[in-house]
Amino acid sequence: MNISNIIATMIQEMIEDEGYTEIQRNELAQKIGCVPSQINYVISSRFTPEHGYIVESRRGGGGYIKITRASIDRNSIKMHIINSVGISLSENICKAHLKNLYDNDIMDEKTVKTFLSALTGNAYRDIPKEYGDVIRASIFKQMILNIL
Amino acid sequence: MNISNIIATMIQEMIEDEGYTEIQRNELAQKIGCVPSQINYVISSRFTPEHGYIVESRRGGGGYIKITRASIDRNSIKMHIINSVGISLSENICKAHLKNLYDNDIMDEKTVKTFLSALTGNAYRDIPKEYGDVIRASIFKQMILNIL
DNA sequence: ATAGAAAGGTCAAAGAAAGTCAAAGTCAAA
DNA sequence: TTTGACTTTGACTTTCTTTGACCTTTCTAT
Repeated sequence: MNISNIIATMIQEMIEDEGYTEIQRNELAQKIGCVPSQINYVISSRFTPEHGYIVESRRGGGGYIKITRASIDRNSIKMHIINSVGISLSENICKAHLKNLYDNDIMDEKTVKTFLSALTGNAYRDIPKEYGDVIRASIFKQMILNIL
Repeated sequence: MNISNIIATMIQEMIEDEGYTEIQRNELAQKIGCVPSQINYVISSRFTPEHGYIVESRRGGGGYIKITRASIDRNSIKMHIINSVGISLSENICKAHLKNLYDNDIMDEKTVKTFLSALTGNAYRDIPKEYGDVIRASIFKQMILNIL
């Protein structure tokens, strides 16, 4: 068993109670006996949106990292979509996903409009395409997770 | 919990009643057990116009700091926000805008969550900050226009 | 008018967390 | 036995907070 797995298990246990946990990165690292940045590694490798988690944090005095499990009850469709989107997502593929969701009555018209506002348009054309598609993928997944 | 958060909470509670509060800086600092200038720090980091507050003060004998929650009319605040967002928008300023909209009953909780999903999180941290903040500004404005 | 007292204001340095990144290590599969 | 994915580590960065020395404005008593 490597340290990262141990950390991940600990965090999972902490989340169990309330569906979320707030940790002090340095404190936890010290307790476990690893460098603080390993906590980041564990979070970014195991508590991603793909895994169904939302992570928020704050630096400075009284800083913290908050990890929340997104409630799964609603459907695995979400996860399915998220997993089918890779690291990059073009505007057209994105629209295709949304059309699909709409056609299958998974997403209403207003929500589609919301998604389109955030995921298409000039915003993405003003920056290099390789960044645009990457950030679109990321935002799309985040939105699916939080809103759908 | 750090001291600044505690101070901020206290001030918020004081404002709750009448929509404003008038404090004596030194007295409050003494009561809390911090240096007076920390009150200024809290005010300038958490009670800014962006957060929806107006701050007035007076020096000298009988001096005071008055903090008022501003409730401005819906449409102009929308336009004001769009106009005040330039070509670039950091995550924190963005959150402040959303909090402001929420506090003024212009945006409901679900919509705030929608905006947050699209405008914060790792999506923006995976690309260079100069692009992230630019695209955030762009998407934010688009969403305000189309959704709000 | 004026001096001193009584506020509040500013700023920069030091401190406290968390974030990033790349180099080095591990280990199993091909 | 080489490769590639995953892990471990630590130096450096960024963000937010705390503190204190010094500044400016306003009031009040003379």
